[in-house]
Amino acid sequence: MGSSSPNKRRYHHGGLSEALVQAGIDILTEGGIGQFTLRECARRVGVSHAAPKNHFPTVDHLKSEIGARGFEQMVRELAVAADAAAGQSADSRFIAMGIAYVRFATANPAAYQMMFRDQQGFACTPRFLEAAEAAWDQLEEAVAAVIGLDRPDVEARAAHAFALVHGFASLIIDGRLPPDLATDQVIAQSLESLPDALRGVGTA
Amino acid sequence: MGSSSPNKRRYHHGGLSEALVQAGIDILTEGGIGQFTLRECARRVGVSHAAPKNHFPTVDHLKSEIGARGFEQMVRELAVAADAAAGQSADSRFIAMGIAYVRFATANPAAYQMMFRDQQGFACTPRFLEAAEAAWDQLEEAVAAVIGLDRPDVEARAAHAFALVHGFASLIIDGRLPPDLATDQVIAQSLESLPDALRGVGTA
DNA sequence: ACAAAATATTTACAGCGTCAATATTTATGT
DNA sequence: ACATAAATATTGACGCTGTAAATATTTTGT
Repeated sequence: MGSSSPNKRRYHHGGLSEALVQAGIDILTEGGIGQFTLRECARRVGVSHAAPKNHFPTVDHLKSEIGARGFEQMVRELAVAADAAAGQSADSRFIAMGIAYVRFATANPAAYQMMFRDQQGFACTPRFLEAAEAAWDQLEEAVAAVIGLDRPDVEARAAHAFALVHGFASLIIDGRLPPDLATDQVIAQSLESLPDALRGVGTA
Repeated sequence: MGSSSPNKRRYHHGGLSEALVQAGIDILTEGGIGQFTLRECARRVGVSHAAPKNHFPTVDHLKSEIGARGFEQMVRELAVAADAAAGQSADSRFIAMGIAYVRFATANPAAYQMMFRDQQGFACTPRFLEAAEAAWDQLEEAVAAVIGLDRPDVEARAAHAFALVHGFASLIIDGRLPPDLATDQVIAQSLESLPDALRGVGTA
């Protein structure tokens, strides 16, 4: 023992990669995506600007890792929202998750962007892929609970629900909805019709 | 007459700003957003790297102008799609527009990104604001045609529809839907339930 | 204790957006 | 027509970025 970082006390810094991820999240939280820089992350941690190379071959790998944490936290928050609505109907629980989804995205816009854009170079970390898939699984389960467990088109219906909440999240983050719009209300109202739509009421 | 550019034949280049916009669009079409650079635009047009400054104080202003062209073309394409479905029901026309929307976005992903992201510095050109508002008006009209012209909540319903198609567009552009998913079919199916949802069937 | 592996630093490079100073062309007023 | 002002383009520089190579330092394994 005796390093700067508490848990993993090995090598020079003792957990630089984790420290870089945390510094990146801090930068994103404080200054948004425009402030995010590999060199700034290194500066915050107190290492040279080339030190990150040993842990992340490219800045996109660091971004990917930050996106992974975003997915992990989002899954946690959605689970909490679902639990909080445990007593209610499946539809209500589903709607509560949708609201929590948009709430998470708008509360952590920079992290959300790391989860969905900005890495079309696709330097996806294994952890990112796992976390993203876990989020997708959570979505599919939620959809299945609403449309019935034996439906063959869960994937397609999940994509439908995904598009709606992701659309709201993206539009709000980018400020592309009318400023006078009561966003929360609009989202809640839009989500209300979603379970029926997913079930295909009136479509056979 | 006697300049390099055909129409506006004045000053040194004779329409540099328009040429820069076109060069930018070309770069985006060919190489995507990662290749887009103010200096590369200048290079293509054959002017020095600082020449654009006289027309666009900042690279974001050029991006904004490119986004404006994106909105303008999109409005045109949606109008064409609506006309092509002129004989059908209002719902069918609306769905056709939604499909055309996603089609435009996925066919011009880089332009679409210039329309919706990447300028949170908000160096919005007047032309951008006008074009974006025209697109919004088109959306509201389409929604009004489906839910009824005298509804007070057109804006909220338009946001609902907007979120759905924008969500699909964004997810496809960023490659965030399962690769095996029959996207076109999923979108068509999701859009089918949208008119009823907008009308608030079963919600009073 | 020693060799090997892992980790950090230093230095360098090319590219970027932006700015200031300068040059050149076009437009304008008389 | 000509001088002058305005508009437009060039050159060179600055600080920033991500990345790479060479070097130094620390930790690990035996």
